[in-house]
Order: sequence, then structure tokens, then C-alpha cells
Amino acid sequence: MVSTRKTTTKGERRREQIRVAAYRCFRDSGYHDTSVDAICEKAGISKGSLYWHYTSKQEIFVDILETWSREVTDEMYEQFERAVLDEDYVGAVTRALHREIQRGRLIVPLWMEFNIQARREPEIRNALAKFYRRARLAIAEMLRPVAAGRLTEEELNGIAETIFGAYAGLMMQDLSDPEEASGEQAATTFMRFLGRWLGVFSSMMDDLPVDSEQKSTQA
Amino acid sequence: MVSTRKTTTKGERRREQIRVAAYRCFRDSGYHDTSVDAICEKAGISKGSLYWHYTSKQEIFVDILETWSREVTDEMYEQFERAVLDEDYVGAVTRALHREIQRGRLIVPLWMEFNIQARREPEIRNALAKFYRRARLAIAEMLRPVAAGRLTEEELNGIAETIFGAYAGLMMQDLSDPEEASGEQAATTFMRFLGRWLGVFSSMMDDLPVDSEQKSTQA
DNA sequence: CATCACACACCGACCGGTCGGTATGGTCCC
DNA sequence: GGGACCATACCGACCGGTCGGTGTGTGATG
Repeated sequence: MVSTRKTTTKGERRREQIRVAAYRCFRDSGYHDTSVDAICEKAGISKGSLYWHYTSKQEIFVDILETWSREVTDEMYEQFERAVLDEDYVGAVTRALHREIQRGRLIVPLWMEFNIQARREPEIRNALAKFYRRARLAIAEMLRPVAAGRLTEEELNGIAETIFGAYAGLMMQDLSDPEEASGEQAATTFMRFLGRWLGVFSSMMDDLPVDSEQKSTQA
Repeated sequence: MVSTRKTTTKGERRREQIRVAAYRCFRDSGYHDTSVDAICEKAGISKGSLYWHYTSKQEIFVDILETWSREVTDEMYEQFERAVLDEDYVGAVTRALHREIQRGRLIVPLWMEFNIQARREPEIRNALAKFYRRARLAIAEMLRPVAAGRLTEEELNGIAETIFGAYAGLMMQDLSDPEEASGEQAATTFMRFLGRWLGVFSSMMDDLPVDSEQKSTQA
């Protein structure tokens, strides 16, 4: 299963080229409706060459998933770390999420594809699960300053999961109903919702009043 | 496009039988990895018979989507209407959502499949968009008593969209990482999160205790 | 320099198999 | 009889992957 091929610089460049082409094909047409020939054409290479660098169509798919996953989560961490330095932490966080949503919008179809394929291929499932974990972790880290020790670890993770879920779900709706549930709108809604929620939340946590007076809420 | 076939009772029974078989196949193996022959086998009929009742594999798929969509949204409305009668409205609503999530969990893979196919088939996209709209509407209706005229219509819809999104997204995570993001756990987390949020929200909104009293729901 | 050897990189025709859909000829029931 | 309904055999398109063969750069040998 593991390829024993050497990774020369030239080879890696070719692989990159194939990945990019395949990425676009998968994104535009889905996994099943993308033929290997189509990838070759898009990449401007021959089938023989493709199969020299990759052993199967699926291997390309997995490679893309892993590359993408790494990029996205790195980006998230970077954004959130930058947010910590901001005075208006809540605002910065929601803005960061907004940016992520905008950015992510393009690849949602491919993301769906990952999910579908993950059902049948353990390798893909693992890669995707790893991505989810890292994403949840990133969001949990981001929330930690707001939660400020008043939430259990479990609750914190659950909330991170929910937020990430909301993000994914909004994109899903956008995908098939862009008119009534546009990504732009979704991002804004989400941001406002989250901002308000974080605000309420942090005001629940300590006793600072926010925009309105607040009620005592159960511990 | 529209089939001109008569819908005899016998014919409808066969179609139902085909739908059920196809539903299971699609759910278990995905759209592409389900062959028409497999559907026939599962249904215990021949290909000739199947193609007598349906003109294409996709037509079956669309039919399933529409049937499913109707069922789910009807169920949602029913649940929420029942919740209105409950003294503990917020609790009833979260419980209802919990039930929906549990119920929905089984068909999430198929739902993903719908999303994927929706990208390439306008007919599917429309059916799915309709589903999303009805679902969002149901949730918005459910929230109306809590929101109690303090939110704009747009905000209400945005929040409904987010809640529905969170629901979808949690299921997605569950799908490929059941260990760390189990559906059970997700449902519970979501429920608790939502319950708390609704509680905070309604207590922010007005000074009344939440139960009963209120049926402004208008417009 | 000439030559040979060899591995990497690449090409594209081709193969085996699958699958959606069809053609044809029944059978059952009004 | 005739239409609704069903079964079987079959077709043609497509697709992932293979394979024999071709260039090309490198480096050792003389």
C-alpha cells in the first residue's frame, strides 16, 4: 500500500501538478464523475505518467484531502492566534470565522465528496476524522479565553463541535439553495449569531453587563 | 420529463417497493456504488419491471428525495406543534429536536448523497432546496414564541438556518468520526446548548417566565 | 570524447469488466 | 383481444488500470 517511490523534487512537482488538476476536477464534477482521463487532460500529461506518480485514483483523492486538511487547520490556528492579540477578542474571533467561511465556501462540494467517500474507505475516513478533530480543537482553543474555566472540558468540546457543525451545515444549505441561504448571508448570520452568543456567554460567565441587563442564569 | 403513466394502486405499490429497496441501497452504498441490478435484486423484481415503473435510476433517486423530504418536514411540524402545548416550551422544543436528530441520523449518508447529486442535477437541487426551506421555516415557527417579536424576520430566519445547519453539521462529523463525535453525544450537546441558549435568549427578551402565556405568533 | 548501462519519467493503445438502459417476447387480468 | 406488467438477454459506452515501448539525463568506463 505504501508507495516505495522516491520523492525527487521533479517528481514532487509533478505530483503537485496532478493534485491541482485532480482537485479542480473533483471539485467541479465530483469523485465519480471525474475520470482519470479527465485529470490527465487537465494536468496536460498522459495516463501512464499519472500512474507512474500515483498508484490509483483514490490515492490522489486521499493526498488532496490530507493536503487540504493541513492547510485549513493551519490557517484556522493562525487566525485564532492572531485574534488573541486583538482587544476586541469576541469581534476578532467572529471575523476570523467569517473569513474562514468565505474561504471554505469554494471547497464545500469537495468536502461533501470527502464525506461520502469516507463512508466506504477507512483511509479516507481516518484522514477526515483527523481533520475534524483538529478543527474542533482549534475552535475550542479559540473559545477557551471566553469560557474562562467556567465550562467543563466536555462542554467546551461539545460547543466547539456545534459551532463547527453550524459552519459546515450553513455551507451545505448554501450549496443547494444559494438564493435563500447564500454563503454571504450565512456567514453574516453566523457571525452575528456567534458574536451575540459569545457576548451573552461571556457576560453570563462574569458579571459584566453587556448591551442589556442580564438575568441570573443557572450555574 | 413528467411521466404520463397511470398510477394504478398496484403500480403505486410496486413503486413503493422499488423506492424502499433503492432507499436502502443508496443509503448503504451511495448513489454511484448502487447498481440498478442491485436495486432489482433487493426489491425482488426484474430490471424490465423496474424500468416499467421508473424511467431512470435518477428518477428513483428524486422520488426518494421528495418522499423523504415530505416525511421529515411533516414530522418536524408535528413535533413542534405538539411542543407548543407543553408547559415547558423550551424543554419540549429541545427534546423534539433531539428526537429529530436521532431519527435523522440513519439517513444522513443519503442526505449527503442528495447534496452531491444536487450540484449536477437541477431537479435534485430544487427538491433539496425546497426541503431546506421547509425545514428552516419549521424551525423558525418553533422559535417564534421565544423570539416574541423582538427579532426581525430576517434574524429569525438566520437563526433557524444556523440551528438547522448545526444539526446537519453535527451529523456530518458523526458520520466520519463516530468515536469522538458520536451522534448520541452530539444530540445531547446540541440539545443542552440550544436549551441553554433559548433560555438565556428568552430571559433576555422579556421579563415574563417562559411558560404558556404567549401566543403572539403572528403576522 | 565516445559509448554503454541504467533508472527515471513518460506515452497512449488496449483490456477486462461494469453498468445504465433497451429490445423482445412473454403472462395475467379486465 | 389488448393493455398492464414482468423477465431475460443483450448492447454499447465508459472507465480504471496495465503494459510494452520510448525518450532523456547521468555517470561510469575506456
